[in-house]
Amino acid sequence: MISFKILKKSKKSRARLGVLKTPHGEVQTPAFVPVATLGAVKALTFDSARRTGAQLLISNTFHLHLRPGEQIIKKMGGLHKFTSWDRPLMTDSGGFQVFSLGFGGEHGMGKILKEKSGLQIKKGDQPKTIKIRENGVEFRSPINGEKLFIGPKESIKIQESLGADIIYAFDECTSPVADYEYTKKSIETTHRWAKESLKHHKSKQAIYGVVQGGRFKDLRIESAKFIGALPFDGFGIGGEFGDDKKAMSQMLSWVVDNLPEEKPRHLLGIGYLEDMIPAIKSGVDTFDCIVPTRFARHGIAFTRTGRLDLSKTIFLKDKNPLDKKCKCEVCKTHTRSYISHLFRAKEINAMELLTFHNLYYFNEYVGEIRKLIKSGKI
RNA sequence: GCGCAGGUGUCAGAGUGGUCAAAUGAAGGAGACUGUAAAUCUCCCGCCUAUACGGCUACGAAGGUUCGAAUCCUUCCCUGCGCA
Repeated sequence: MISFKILKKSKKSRARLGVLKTPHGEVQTPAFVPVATLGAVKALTFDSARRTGAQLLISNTFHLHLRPGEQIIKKMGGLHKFTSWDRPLMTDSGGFQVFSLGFGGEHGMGKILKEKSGLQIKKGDQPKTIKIRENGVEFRSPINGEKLFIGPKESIKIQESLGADIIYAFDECTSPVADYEYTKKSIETTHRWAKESLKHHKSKQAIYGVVQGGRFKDLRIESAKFIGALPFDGFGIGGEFGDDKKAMSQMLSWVVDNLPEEKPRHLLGIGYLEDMIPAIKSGVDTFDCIVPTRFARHGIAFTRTGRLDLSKTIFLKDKNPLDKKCKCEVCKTHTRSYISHLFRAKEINAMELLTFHNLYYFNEYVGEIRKLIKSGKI
Protein backbone atom coordinates (compact mmCIF):
# COMPACT_ATOMS: atom_id res chain seq x y z
CA MET A 1 0.00 0.00 0.00
CA ILE A 2 0.93 3.61 -0.26
CA SER A 3 0.19 6.70 1.73
CA PHE A 4 0.20 10.26 0.54
CA LYS A 5 0.83 13.18 2.79
CA ILE A 6 0.37 16.74 1.63
CA LEU A 7 2.99 18.92 3.28
CA LYS A 8 1.93 22.23 1.87
CA LYS A 9 -0.79 23.63 -0.32
CA SER A 10 -0.05 26.68 -2.40
CA LYS A 11 -2.14 29.75 -1.85
CA LYS A 12 -1.45 30.93 -5.38
CA SER A 13 -2.44 27.85 -7.33
CA ARG A 14 -3.55 24.24 -6.99
CA ALA A 15 0.09 23.22 -6.52
CA ARG A 16 0.98 21.15 -3.50
CA LEU A 17 4.06 19.69 -1.91
CA GLY A 18 3.80 16.13 -0.73
CA VAL A 19 5.36 12.82 0.17
CA LEU A 20 4.23 9.61 -1.40
CA LYS A 21 5.21 6.63 0.75
CA THR A 22 5.51 3.24 -0.90
CA PRO A 23 6.91 -0.12 0.18
CA HIS A 24 10.08 0.81 -1.70
CA GLY A 25 10.59 4.24 -0.28
CA GLU A 26 9.32 7.76 -0.45
CA VAL A 27 8.74 10.11 -3.34
CA GLN A 28 8.96 13.83 -2.81
CA THR A 29 6.23 15.38 -4.90
CA PRO A 30 5.78 16.99 -7.30
CA ALA A 31 8.03 14.47 -9.04
CA PHE A 32 9.06 13.63 -12.55
CA VAL A 33 8.76 9.93 -13.34
CA PRO A 34 11.22 8.55 -15.90
CA VAL A 35 9.89 5.85 -18.17
CA ALA A 36 11.26 2.30 -18.06
CA THR A 37 8.86 0.62 -20.47
CA LEU A 38 10.61 -2.72 -20.66
CA GLY A 39 12.03 -2.65 -17.16
CA ALA A 40 14.98 -0.45 -18.05
CA VAL A 41 15.60 3.24 -18.40
CA LYS A 42 16.92 2.99 -21.93
CA ALA A 43 20.67 3.57 -22.17
CA LEU A 44 21.19 3.70 -18.39
CA THR A 45 22.01 1.27 -15.64
CA PHE A 46 19.80 1.59 -12.59
CA ASP A 47 22.79 2.79 -10.66
CA SER A 48 23.03 5.72 -13.06
CA ALA A 49 19.28 6.23 -12.98
CA ARG A 50 19.46 6.60 -9.21
CA ARG A 51 22.22 9.18 -9.55
CA THR A 52 20.04 11.28 -11.85
CA GLY A 53 17.74 11.70 -8.88
CA ALA A 54 14.98 9.48 -10.24
CA GLN A 55 12.60 8.68 -7.41
CA LEU A 56 9.94 6.64 -9.14
CA LEU A 57 9.85 4.81 -12.49
CA ILE A 58 7.00 3.63 -14.66
CA SER A 59 7.12 0.36 -16.60
CA ASN A 60 4.65 -1.03 -19.04
CA THR A 61 2.27 -3.94 -18.64
CA PHE A 62 1.63 -4.49 -22.32
CA HIS A 63 5.27 -4.63 -23.33
CA LEU A 64 6.42 -6.72 -20.37
CA HIS A 65 3.56 -9.14 -20.98
CA LEU A 66 4.86 -9.70 -24.50
CA ARG A 67 8.49 -9.87 -23.48
CA PRO A 68 9.63 -11.57 -21.31
CA GLY A 69 6.13 -12.35 -19.99
CA GLU A 70 4.89 -11.67 -16.47
CA GLN A 71 5.35 -15.29 -15.43
CA ILE A 72 9.10 -15.03 -15.93
CA ILE A 73 9.22 -11.84 -13.93
CA LYS A 74 7.07 -13.34 -11.20
CA LYS A 75 9.41 -16.35 -11.01
CA MET A 76 12.37 -14.00 -10.74
CA GLY A 77 10.77 -12.41 -7.72
CA GLY A 78 8.85 -9.53 -9.29
CA LEU A 79 9.94 -6.45 -11.21
CA HIS A 80 11.98 -4.94 -8.40
CA LYS A 81 14.12 -8.03 -7.94
CA PHE A 82 14.17 -8.86 -11.62
CA THR A 83 15.48 -5.45 -12.59
CA SER A 84 17.33 -4.51 -9.39
CA TRP A 85 15.47 -1.21 -9.20
CA ASP A 86 14.94 -0.80 -5.46
CA ARG A 87 13.00 2.45 -5.41
CA PRO A 88 9.29 3.01 -6.03
CA LEU A 89 7.86 1.69 -9.26
CA MET A 90 4.56 1.88 -11.10
CA THR A 91 3.26 -0.04 -14.09
CA ASP A 92 1.05 1.48 -16.72
CA SER A 93 -1.91 -0.72 -17.57
CA GLY A 94 -1.60 -0.99 -21.34
CA GLY A 95 -4.29 1.65 -21.78
CA PHE A 96 -1.93 3.86 -23.74
CA GLN A 97 -1.32 1.04 -26.22
CA VAL A 98 -5.05 1.06 -27.01
CA PHE A 99 -4.29 4.42 -28.53
CA SER A 100 -0.70 4.14 -29.73
CA LEU A 101 -1.24 0.78 -31.44
CA GLY A 102 -4.74 1.77 -32.55
CA PHE A 103 -5.85 5.11 -33.90
CA GLY A 104 -2.57 6.78 -32.93
CA GLY A 105 -0.46 4.52 -35.07
CA GLU A 106 -3.02 4.40 -37.84
CA HIS A 107 -3.27 8.17 -38.11
CA GLY A 108 0.42 8.72 -37.46
CA MET A 109 -0.26 11.09 -34.61
CA GLY A 110 0.45 11.46 -30.94
CA LYS A 111 -1.98 12.51 -28.28
CA ILE A 112 -1.15 16.16 -28.69
CA LEU A 113 -2.66 17.52 -31.88
CA LYS A 114 -0.05 19.39 -33.93
CA GLU A 115 -2.06 20.48 -36.91
CA LYS A 116 -5.58 20.23 -38.18
CA SER A 117 -5.78 17.02 -40.16
CA GLY A 118 -9.43 16.83 -41.08
CA LEU A 119 -9.51 13.38 -39.53
CA GLN A 120 -12.32 12.63 -37.15
CA ILE A 121 -13.08 9.54 -35.14
CA LYS A 122 -16.80 9.01 -34.74
CA LYS A 123 -18.87 6.90 -32.42
CA GLY A 124 -18.72 3.28 -33.55
CA ASP A 125 -15.40 3.67 -35.41
CA GLN A 126 -12.74 1.05 -34.75
CA PRO A 127 -9.02 1.21 -35.47
CA LYS A 128 -7.92 -1.13 -38.27
CA THR A 129 -5.29 -3.07 -36.42
CA ILE A 130 -6.91 -3.61 -33.04
CA LYS A 131 -10.49 -4.05 -31.90
CA ILE A 132 -11.89 -2.37 -28.83
CA ARG A 133 -14.53 -4.68 -27.29
CA GLU A 134 -16.81 -4.48 -24.27
CA ASN A 135 -14.44 -6.31 -21.96
CA GLY A 136 -11.10 -5.36 -23.39
CA VAL A 137 -9.03 -4.99 -26.50
CA GLU A 138 -7.93 -7.44 -29.19
CA PHE A 139 -4.35 -6.40 -29.86
CA ARG A 140 -1.78 -7.55 -32.34
CA SER A 141 1.69 -8.05 -31.01
CA PRO A 142 4.04 -5.49 -32.54
CA ILE A 143 6.74 -8.13 -32.23
CA ASN A 144 5.27 -10.97 -34.25
CA GLY A 145 1.70 -10.04 -35.07
CA GLU A 146 0.08 -12.64 -32.82
CA LYS A 147 -3.36 -11.88 -31.47
CA LEU A 148 -3.73 -11.13 -27.81
CA PHE A 149 -6.54 -9.91 -25.64
CA ILE A 150 -6.06 -7.51 -22.77
CA GLY A 151 -8.89 -6.08 -20.72
CA PRO A 152 -9.12 -4.88 -17.14
CA LYS A 153 -9.01 -8.40 -15.76
CA GLU A 154 -5.95 -9.37 -17.81
CA SER A 155 -4.14 -6.13 -17.16
CA ILE A 156 -4.62 -6.32 -13.40
CA LYS A 157 -3.52 -9.95 -13.30
CA ILE A 158 -0.40 -9.11 -15.25
CA GLN A 159 0.34 -6.10 -13.07
CA GLU A 160 -0.10 -8.19 -9.94
CA SER A 161 2.43 -10.67 -11.29
CA LEU A 162 4.82 -7.83 -12.09
CA GLY A 163 4.45 -6.52 -8.56
CA ALA A 164 5.07 -2.78 -8.86
CA ASP A 165 4.17 -0.53 -5.92
CA ILE A 166 1.48 1.25 -7.90
CA ILE A 167 -0.62 -0.18 -10.71
CA TYR A 168 -3.18 1.36 -13.03
CA ALA A 169 -6.71 0.49 -14.00
CA PHE A 170 -7.02 -0.43 -17.66
CA ASP A 171 -8.38 2.47 -19.72
CA GLU A 172 -8.77 3.69 -23.26
CA CYS A 173 -6.51 6.58 -24.07
CA THR A 174 -8.42 8.57 -26.66
CA SER A 175 -7.16 10.37 -29.74
CA PRO A 176 -7.15 14.14 -30.17
CA VAL A 177 -9.34 13.64 -33.24
CA ALA A 178 -12.02 11.64 -31.41
CA ASP A 179 -15.29 13.56 -31.56
CA TYR A 180 -17.65 14.20 -28.64
CA GLU A 181 -19.87 11.18 -29.20
CA TYR A 182 -16.91 8.83 -29.53
CA THR A 183 -15.30 10.23 -26.39
CA LYS A 184 -18.55 10.02 -24.44
CA LYS A 185 -18.89 6.36 -25.35
CA SER A 186 -15.22 5.81 -24.61
CA ILE A 187 -15.40 7.14 -21.06
CA GLU A 188 -18.30 4.77 -20.42
CA THR A 189 -15.93 1.99 -21.45
CA THR A 190 -13.06 3.35 -19.38
CA HIS A 191 -15.39 3.71 -16.37
CA ARG A 192 -16.67 0.18 -16.74
CA TRP A 193 -13.10 -1.06 -17.02
CA ALA A 194 -12.17 0.94 -13.91
CA LYS A 195 -14.79 -0.91 -11.87
CA GLU A 196 -13.70 -4.21 -13.39
CA SER A 197 -10.07 -3.41 -12.57
CA LEU A 198 -10.99 -2.81 -8.92
CA LYS A 199 -13.04 -6.00 -8.86
CA HIS A 200 -10.09 -8.11 -10.02
CA HIS A 201 -7.55 -6.29 -7.88
CA LYS A 202 -6.56 -8.65 -5.06
CA SER A 203 -2.99 -7.67 -4.21
CA LYS A 204 -1.79 -5.09 -1.70
CA GLN A 205 -0.41 -2.92 -4.47
CA ALA A 206 -1.81 0.58 -4.71
CA ILE A 207 -4.07 1.09 -7.67
CA TYR A 208 -4.76 4.30 -9.58
CA GLY A 209 -7.87 4.89 -11.65
CA VAL A 210 -7.55 6.83 -14.90
CA VAL A 211 -9.63 9.86 -15.84
CA GLN A 212 -10.36 10.38 -19.53
CA GLY A 213 -12.80 12.64 -21.40
CA GLY A 214 -10.66 14.22 -24.08
CA ARG A 215 -10.94 17.94 -24.57
CA PHE A 216 -14.59 18.08 -23.55
CA LYS A 217 -15.28 19.87 -20.31
CA ASP A 218 -18.42 18.01 -19.27
CA LEU A 219 -16.84 14.64 -20.09
CA ARG A 220 -13.65 15.44 -18.18
CA ILE A 221 -15.72 16.50 -15.17
CA GLU A 222 -17.99 13.49 -15.45
CA SER A 223 -15.01 11.17 -15.69
CA ALA A 224 -13.19 12.82 -12.78
CA LYS A 225 -16.30 12.56 -10.60
CA PHE A 226 -16.91 8.96 -11.54
CA ILE A 227 -13.33 7.73 -11.20
CA GLY A 228 -12.75 9.97 -8.18
CA ALA A 229 -15.66 8.35 -6.34
CA LEU A 230 -14.22 4.85 -6.71
CA PRO A 231 -11.91 3.47 -4.00
CA PHE A 232 -8.67 4.05 -5.86
CA ASP A 233 -5.47 5.02 -4.05
CA GLY A 234 -4.68 7.72 -6.54
CA PHE A 235 -5.56 8.90 -10.00
CA GLY A 236 -4.02 9.02 -13.40
CA ILE A 237 -5.07 11.72 -15.80
CA GLY A 238 -4.81 10.51 -19.35
CA GLY A 239 -5.75 11.02 -22.95
CA GLU A 240 -5.29 14.05 -25.10
CA PHE A 241 -4.67 17.50 -23.73
CA GLY A 242 -5.73 19.83 -26.46
CA ASP A 243 -3.62 21.50 -29.05
CA ASP A 244 -2.08 24.29 -27.03
CA LYS A 245 -0.49 24.72 -23.62
CA LYS A 246 -3.32 26.78 -22.18
CA ALA A 247 -5.81 24.09 -23.05
CA MET A 248 -3.91 21.56 -20.97
CA SER A 249 -4.02 23.67 -17.80
CA GLN A 250 -7.68 24.31 -18.36
CA MET A 251 -8.44 20.63 -18.81
CA LEU A 252 -6.38 19.67 -15.80
CA SER A 253 -8.21 22.12 -13.61
CA TRP A 254 -11.57 20.65 -14.65
CA VAL A 255 -10.30 17.24 -13.62
CA VAL A 256 -8.39 18.14 -10.47
CA ASP A 257 -11.27 20.12 -9.00
CA ASN A 258 -13.36 16.98 -9.16
CA LEU A 259 -10.89 14.53 -7.65
CA PRO A 260 -10.50 13.85 -3.93
CA GLU A 261 -7.97 16.33 -2.67
CA GLU A 262 -6.06 14.03 -0.34
CA LYS A 263 -5.12 11.45 -2.96
CA PRO A 264 -2.17 11.66 -5.36
CA ARG A 265 -2.67 12.60 -8.99
CA HIS A 266 -0.44 11.44 -11.79
CA LEU A 267 -0.47 13.12 -15.17
CA LEU A 268 0.15 10.40 -17.72
CA GLY A 269 2.71 10.98 -20.44
CA ILE A 270 3.36 14.70 -20.09
CA GLY A 271 5.81 16.60 -20.28
CA TYR A 272 8.16 18.86 -21.81
CA LEU A 273 9.92 21.17 -19.37
CA GLU A 274 7.50 23.95 -20.22
CA ASP A 275 4.58 21.69 -19.31
CA MET A 276 5.80 21.09 -15.79
CA ILE A 277 4.91 24.34 -14.05
CA PRO A 278 1.45 24.55 -15.62
CA ALA A 279 0.77 20.91 -14.72
CA ILE A 280 2.00 21.32 -11.16
CA LYS A 281 0.10 24.57 -10.74
CA SER A 282 -2.96 22.71 -11.92
CA GLY A 283 -2.58 20.30 -9.02
CA VAL A 284 -0.60 17.41 -10.47
CA ASP A 285 1.70 15.50 -8.08
CA THR A 286 3.63 13.21 -10.40
CA PHE A 287 4.01 12.94 -14.15
CA ASP A 288 5.96 10.73 -16.52
CA CYS A 289 7.27 11.34 -19.98
CA ILE A 290 9.52 9.63 -22.50
CA VAL A 291 10.92 12.92 -23.70
CA PRO A 292 14.16 13.22 -21.71
CA THR A 293 15.16 9.65 -22.52
CA ARG A 294 14.00 9.35 -26.12
CA PHE A 295 15.20 12.79 -27.11
CA ALA A 296 18.57 11.94 -25.60
CA ARG A 297 18.83 8.93 -27.89
CA HIS A 298 17.98 11.24 -30.76
CA GLY A 299 20.80 13.61 -29.87
CA ILE A 300 18.93 16.31 -27.95
CA ALA A 301 20.12 17.78 -24.67
CA PHE A 302 17.83 19.95 -22.56
CA THR A 303 19.57 22.93 -21.00
CA ARG A 304 18.91 26.25 -19.34
CA THR A 305 19.47 27.85 -22.72
CA GLY A 306 17.09 25.58 -24.60
CA ARG A 307 17.43 22.35 -26.52
CA LEU A 308 20.76 21.49 -28.09
CA ASP A 309 20.97 19.11 -31.01
CA LEU A 310 24.31 17.42 -30.52
CA SER A 311 24.13 15.83 -33.96
CA LYS A 312 24.99 19.23 -35.46
CA THR A 313 28.62 19.69 -36.49
CA ILE A 314 28.74 23.09 -34.83
CA PHE A 315 29.08 21.42 -31.43
CA LEU A 316 32.29 19.68 -32.45
CA LYS A 317 34.00 23.01 -31.86
CA ASP A 318 32.24 23.73 -28.57
CA LYS A 319 34.31 23.34 -25.43
CA ASN A 320 31.42 24.05 -23.08
CA PRO A 321 29.58 21.43 -21.07
CA LEU A 322 26.01 20.70 -22.14
CA ASP A 323 24.83 23.19 -19.53
CA LYS A 324 27.23 25.50 -17.72
CA LYS A 325 25.23 25.59 -14.52
CA CYS A 326 24.33 21.91 -14.43
CA LYS A 327 25.95 19.98 -11.61
CA CYS A 328 25.53 16.57 -13.16
CA GLU A 329 28.52 14.30 -13.65
CA VAL A 330 28.24 14.55 -17.42
CA CYS A 331 28.43 18.32 -17.38
CA LYS A 332 31.27 18.19 -14.89
CA THR A 333 33.39 15.93 -17.06
CA HIS A 334 32.51 16.24 -20.75
CA THR A 335 32.41 18.90 -23.42
CA ARG A 336 29.71 19.35 -26.00
CA SER A 337 32.45 18.65 -28.51
CA TYR A 338 33.11 15.17 -27.15
CA ILE A 339 29.46 14.25 -26.76
CA SER A 340 28.72 15.52 -30.25
CA HIS A 341 31.59 13.44 -31.58
CA LEU A 342 30.30 10.34 -29.80
CA PHE A 343 26.79 10.90 -31.08
CA ARG A 344 27.90 11.47 -34.64
CA ALA A 345 30.14 8.42 -34.47
CA LYS A 346 27.17 6.44 -33.18
CA GLU A 347 28.99 5.47 -30.03
CA ILE A 348 26.43 4.22 -27.55
CA ASN A 349 28.06 6.26 -24.80
CA ALA A 350 26.55 9.35 -26.37
CA MET A 351 23.08 8.10 -25.56
CA GLU A 352 24.08 7.21 -22.06
CA LEU A 353 25.61 10.61 -21.40
CA LEU A 354 22.69 12.52 -22.92
CA THR A 355 20.11 10.39 -21.15
CA PHE A 356 21.88 10.89 -17.86
CA HIS A 357 22.08 14.64 -18.26
CA ASN A 358 18.49 15.01 -19.46
CA LEU A 359 17.08 13.01 -16.56
CA TYR A 360 19.26 14.83 -14.07
CA TYR A 361 18.15 18.11 -15.56
CA PHE A 362 14.45 17.18 -15.50
CA ASN A 363 14.68 15.95 -11.92
CA GLU A 364 16.61 19.04 -10.91
CA TYR A 365 14.02 21.22 -12.61
CA VAL A 366 11.16 19.64 -10.67
CA GLY A 367 13.25 19.89 -7.52
CA GLU A 368 13.43 23.64 -8.08
CA ILE A 369 9.68 23.75 -8.52
CA ARG A 370 9.28 21.96 -5.18
CA LYS A 371 11.38 24.70 -3.62
CA LEU A 372 9.20 27.35 -5.23
CA ILE A 373 6.10 25.77 -3.74
CA LYS A 374 7.80 25.53 -0.38
CA SER A 375 8.75 29.18 -0.44
CA GLY A 376 5.29 30.16 -1.58
CA LYS A 377 6.34 31.49 -4.96
CA ILE A 378 4.09 29.23 -6.98
C1' G B 1 57.45 -1.40 -72.26
C1' C B 2 53.77 -5.49 -72.63
C1' G B 3 49.23 -7.78 -70.69
C1' C B 4 44.82 -7.42 -67.88
C1' A B 5 41.25 -4.59 -65.09
C1' G B 6 39.37 0.09 -64.46
C1' G B 7 38.29 5.71 -64.46
C1' U B 8 30.38 7.65 -62.78
C1' G B 9 27.76 13.06 -58.50
C1' U B 10 31.33 14.90 -51.60
C1' C B 11 32.78 9.45 -51.03
C1' A B 12 31.72 4.21 -52.01
C1' G B 13 29.18 1.99 -55.82
C1' A B 14 25.01 0.45 -59.59
C1' G B 15 23.97 1.53 -64.53
C1' U B 16 26.43 -0.86 -70.52
C1' G B 17 22.16 2.93 -76.87
C1' G B 18 16.57 6.24 -75.33
C1' U B 19 11.94 6.02 -69.66
C1' C B 20 19.40 9.01 -66.60
C1' A B 21 20.70 14.51 -62.94
C1' A B 22 21.88 8.83 -63.10
C1' A B 23 19.76 2.91 -58.39
C1' U B 24 21.60 2.05 -53.45
C1' G B 25 24.69 3.14 -49.28
C1' A B 26 27.57 6.62 -46.60
C1' A B 27 28.80 11.49 -45.48
C1' G B 28 26.51 16.35 -45.20
C1' G B 29 22.02 19.56 -44.23
C1' A B 30 16.91 20.52 -42.20
C1' G B 31 12.84 18.90 -39.29
C1' A B 32 9.88 15.73 -36.10
C1' C B 33 9.34 13.08 -31.41
C1' U B 34 4.78 14.32 -24.74
C1' G B 35 1.37 7.04 -20.08
C1' U B 36 8.17 4.39 -25.90
C1' A B 37 6.41 -0.87 -32.06
C1' A B 38 11.28 5.01 -31.48
C1' A B 39 19.89 4.19 -30.73
C1' U B 40 13.48 5.95 -34.64
C1' C B 41 11.00 8.56 -38.57
C1' U B 42 10.48 12.43 -42.53
C1' C B 43 12.53 15.78 -46.06
C1' C B 44 16.85 18.00 -48.90
C1' C B 45 21.37 16.69 -50.97
C1' G B 46 25.01 19.02 -59.49
C1' C B 47 23.89 24.36 -60.67
C1' C B 48 19.92 27.97 -61.73
C1' U B 49 15.26 29.37 -61.08
C1' A B 50 8.87 31.25 -61.77
C1' U B 51 10.82 24.97 -57.18
C1' A B 52 7.53 22.52 -62.41
C1' C B 53 6.60 15.98 -65.35
C1' G B 54 11.31 23.68 -66.14
C1' G B 55 16.34 25.36 -67.93
C1' C B 56 21.54 24.46 -67.79
C1' U B 57 25.98 21.59 -67.00
C1' A B 58 27.48 16.62 -66.15
C1' C B 59 29.50 10.03 -66.00
C1' G B 60 38.66 10.98 -67.06
C1' A B 61 39.82 14.31 -71.91
C1' A B 62 39.17 15.28 -77.03
C1' G B 63 37.06 13.75 -81.39
C1' G B 64 33.53 10.46 -83.93
C1' U B 65 29.10 7.02 -85.02
C1' U B 66 23.75 7.74 -84.14
C1' C B 67 17.42 10.84 -84.56
C1' G B 68 19.50 9.87 -79.58
C1' A B 69 25.72 8.20 -75.92
C1' A B 70 27.48 7.46 -68.91
C1' U B 71 26.63 3.38 -72.27
C1' C B 72 29.43 2.02 -79.15
C1' C B 73 34.28 3.53 -81.97
C1' U B 74 39.26 6.23 -82.15
C1' U B 75 43.21 8.67 -79.84
C1' C B 76 45.14 10.61 -75.51
C1' C B 77 45.65 11.07 -70.08
C1' C B 78 45.42 8.67 -65.40
C1' U B 79 44.94 4.45 -61.61
C1' G B 80 45.49 -0.68 -59.87
C1' C B 81 47.36 -5.62 -60.56
C1' G B 82 50.62 -9.05 -63.17
C1' C B 83 54.94 -9.78 -66.32
C1' A B 84 59.48 -7.73 -68.00
